[in-house]
Amino acid sequence: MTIEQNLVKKLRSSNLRPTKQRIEICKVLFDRERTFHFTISDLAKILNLNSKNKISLATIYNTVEILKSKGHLKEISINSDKTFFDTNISNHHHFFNENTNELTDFYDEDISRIKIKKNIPGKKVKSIEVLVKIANSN
Amino acid sequence: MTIEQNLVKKLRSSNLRPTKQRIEICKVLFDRERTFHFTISDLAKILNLNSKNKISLATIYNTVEILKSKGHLKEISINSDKTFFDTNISNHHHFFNENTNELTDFYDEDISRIKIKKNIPGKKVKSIEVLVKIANSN
DNA sequence: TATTACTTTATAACTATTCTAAACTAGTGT
DNA sequence: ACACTAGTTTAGAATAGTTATAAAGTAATA
Ligand SMILES: [Mn+2]
Ligand SMILES: [Mn+2]
Ligand SMILES: [Zn+2]
Ligand SMILES: [Zn+2]
Repeated sequence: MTIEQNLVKKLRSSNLRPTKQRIEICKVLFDRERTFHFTISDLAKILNLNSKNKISLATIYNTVEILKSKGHLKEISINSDKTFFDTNISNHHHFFNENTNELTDFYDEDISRIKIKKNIPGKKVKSIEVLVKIANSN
Repeated sequence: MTIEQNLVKKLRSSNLRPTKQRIEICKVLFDRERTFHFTISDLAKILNLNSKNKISLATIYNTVEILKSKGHLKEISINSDKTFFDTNISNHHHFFNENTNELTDFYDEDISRIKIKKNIPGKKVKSIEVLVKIANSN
């Protein structure tokens, strides 16, 4: 099955019509080896380079929002200026490079087991995520 | 020493003139038992209730920003809509209540020791913070 | 092909935040 | 007390990210 067929399947399975704009966007998001962390402006920049016929900013916002709502993207808040999105929708941890503003994933196997000792009666834990801020050593 | 004298000292030690606006704001921020987590609109609301002579929104933004730059406040990103600030400037962890949007602190003693096993050559770790999202059990 | 629901788009609206520049005030020296 | 200066406050304008609107276009379905 081609990449494109896969993306069409992904869209259809979420009741989204596989329009050419959505396929373009999904190629950028999901046709890659590693997790992709991006802001809307990152994504718009990439799309406007690669694609011949430009996709409107409104569509980019719409599509990212709908992909998030269907569970294909996750929103990450690191920084108050711009929202990050993540193609890795699992519960996981991040390095944030303060020099480059880049996010990198790491997983439970890369960190000691986390156990919260504090009691929170009447509440349930939805997620536990670690943010490690890093910077160049030099 | 009165609360007010303390705040004046705090401001002066950061080369900030203890104006009546700043003292009003600092009372709200620092004259309390526990850590205060707030957004600018939270703070503005509180100030406009308590204070007879209103403080302009520009001054509230200015003051929070300058207190942050002097190391008396810390900025926290949880949510892309609004920036949170924290009177607890130490490296620490948070519960975020998804029902109420409230932040609560917890500390190293409330969590198992965190050890990052992943190598990040050429980088130094600036902070390691855990965010636990919680919600009502019901 | 006709019908309908969904999608894209340009653009307006909205909201949090920052900037501007004029009026005001606190500190300092006389 | 008065004058001077640097720092502060303020209203309002500007900016930037994001969301809403509504008209034109397109995909699915019969
Ligand atoms: Mn900020
Ligand atoms: Mn959002
Ligand atoms: Zn990630
Ligand atoms: Zn805190």
